[in-house]
Amino acid sequence: MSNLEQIAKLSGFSKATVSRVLNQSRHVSQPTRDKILAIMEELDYVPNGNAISLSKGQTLQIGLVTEGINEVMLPFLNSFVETASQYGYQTIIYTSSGDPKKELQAFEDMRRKRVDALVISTCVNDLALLGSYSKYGPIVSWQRMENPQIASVAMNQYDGYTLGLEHVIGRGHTRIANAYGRPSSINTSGRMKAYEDAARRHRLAELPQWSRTGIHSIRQGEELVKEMLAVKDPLQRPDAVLCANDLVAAGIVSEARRQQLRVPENLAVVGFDNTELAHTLGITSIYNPIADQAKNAFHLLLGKLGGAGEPQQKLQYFLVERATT
Amino acid sequence: MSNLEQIAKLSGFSKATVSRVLNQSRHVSQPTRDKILAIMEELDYVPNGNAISLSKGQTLQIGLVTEGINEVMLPFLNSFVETASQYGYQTIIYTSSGDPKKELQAFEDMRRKRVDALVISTCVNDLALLGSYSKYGPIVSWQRMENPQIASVAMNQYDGYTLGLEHVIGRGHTRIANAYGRPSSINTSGRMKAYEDAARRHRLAELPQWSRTGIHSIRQGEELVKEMLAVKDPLQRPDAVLCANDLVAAGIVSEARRQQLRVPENLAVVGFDNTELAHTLGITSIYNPIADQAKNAFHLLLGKLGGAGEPQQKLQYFLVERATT
DNA sequence: TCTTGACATGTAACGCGTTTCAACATTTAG
DNA sequence: CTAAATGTTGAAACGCGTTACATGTCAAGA
Repeated sequence: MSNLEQIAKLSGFSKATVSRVLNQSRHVSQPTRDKILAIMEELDYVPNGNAISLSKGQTLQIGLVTEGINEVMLPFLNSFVETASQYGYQTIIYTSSGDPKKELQAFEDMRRKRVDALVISTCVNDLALLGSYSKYGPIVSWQRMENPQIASVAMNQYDGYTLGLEHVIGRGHTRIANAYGRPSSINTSGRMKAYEDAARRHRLAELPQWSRTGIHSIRQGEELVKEMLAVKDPLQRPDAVLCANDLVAAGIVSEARRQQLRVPENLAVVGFDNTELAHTLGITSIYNPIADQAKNAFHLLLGKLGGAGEPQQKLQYFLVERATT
Repeated sequence: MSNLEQIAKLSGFSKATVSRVLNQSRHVSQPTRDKILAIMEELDYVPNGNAISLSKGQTLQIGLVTEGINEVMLPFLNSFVETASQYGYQTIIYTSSGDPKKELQAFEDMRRKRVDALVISTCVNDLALLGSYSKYGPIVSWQRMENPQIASVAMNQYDGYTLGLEHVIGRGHTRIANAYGRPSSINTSGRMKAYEDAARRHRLAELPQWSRTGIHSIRQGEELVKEMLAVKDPLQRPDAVLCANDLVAAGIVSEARRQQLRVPENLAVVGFDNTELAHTLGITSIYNPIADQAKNAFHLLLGKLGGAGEPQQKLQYFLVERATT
């Protein structure tokens, strides 16, 4: 492996000049540049990325922290990786599997200068703890959070959820079940607030037993249907359900079909995120511009890293109506 | 930011000794160790990851190269990230979007010592080119490939595909369509071989027009159904289809349902990979132990990196029968 | 012709751990 | 009690670019 010093020696110039060639500095004459480039070529030289990271004090790497990658995150992940790479940044995946200690490793990696910044998708540690790491580098969260040290690109869930609620209410449904996600998240509290307000506005039946939190998987959706059917009196069952994400909706819809529960006549189902899954299964879903949020997340970080990111795009929800409502 | 030298100065010991403490070397007396640790704590010191990478000549990072992350890759990705992190390795995602130049960046990053090794999921560059990078570090491919410099953890697709073929043939289907994936891949040629052999064995009708390559998405599955239905004579249509993956199967099944084509009576559908999607939609699928392949991929790399990885697990396919056959 | 500024290039320190080799101290075996 | 073995610690070089500052050169403006 050749290194910069050898290039310098062989070319007869100093390390500084060789470095200038590498960094496209204009303060190098054309003949010098040509000669140095020729020698680099000859020796099959490439600069050592670690040395660059060490001396520049930046790694051009961004950590993406999640509990685990699922279908809903896919557009976020792909869009983030893609956008970052356009600006020369690589993405490192940190999955915690829900273990705060493993998640902490990601934070520590920023402290140790292994990543320049962090994007948090799900956070299982105390938010204050997360916030305390912001002195080591910029952090952006996909979830909305009130911690002022951590910017968020999540959208106001209140609006999106209201969209779905008004839709099913407009269809005449009155017994609405809510399958919320992570109980502690602000996303969830925004959705809860939306439901409370809508319930008040439209004088909906009270069905506290059908508001659940912590529902995010296909299986949990299936379970929910089984629970509904366990209630004998159909009037005690919900006639519509809004889901934390399309996965849950998919579970509900397919279980309902298996159990001969008619959708949407007996149970309207609204998913969230409008993933390809929702399209495939014909599930009405609230489109959440996830890929654009990922772009925003990156540009936000880039801005804090001193780069010239593009300004944030204004994003908004809309409802995609399909066969389940 | 404090550094190792400051710790050395303050503690009265040399950098070497401090380094020994960091690396758990036993050649440090307990009092010395305690004193140094105390000072580290006091100064809130953590070693700089870049400096470590530079001097050790390894980054503890592995690049995962794909065209883009999709549902089928999810178990591979999650399992790989998880396994790698157990051994202290981080995973960096490189998505090429099918652009060989972007993919090349990943290879170059290994040359530049930014990653210690590479796992290739899809490769859009010439395999010989990929092989030429193996001098810079170990490469393992998820796809089976004959290049001897690149190990593969893919399973023999011939066996898996035969499993599916025998299943539908046993159900009385004779006009079998094949929706193959990437045309140039060895996976595909293995599957093709499996079909040819099965067709010969069972004297199946010849339906060359229903063998397609390059089919991997939900939409393409939907398209395929439309094409089938465009043929007026039902006997000219296939009565069974084996799919490159569950996404394609999902597209076929949902489009067939929309078009009133009865599954499995008029069209049996077999997916591949047995993802959660197949479970949800009740699609018969061939289980491909993807998560275990990812584990094998990591252990293979770790072995080549000089670590003590676990030995490869022997893996095998089996068919999960559901409602589409 | 002299000054000023733009440009080309070099010197040396810096970013920060790791590691080899040597030196010295302390046991332990003989 | 000595020689050999074991343990503790340090000096200095190494891994590899980057960059602030200094120096030298040459052309344009005064």
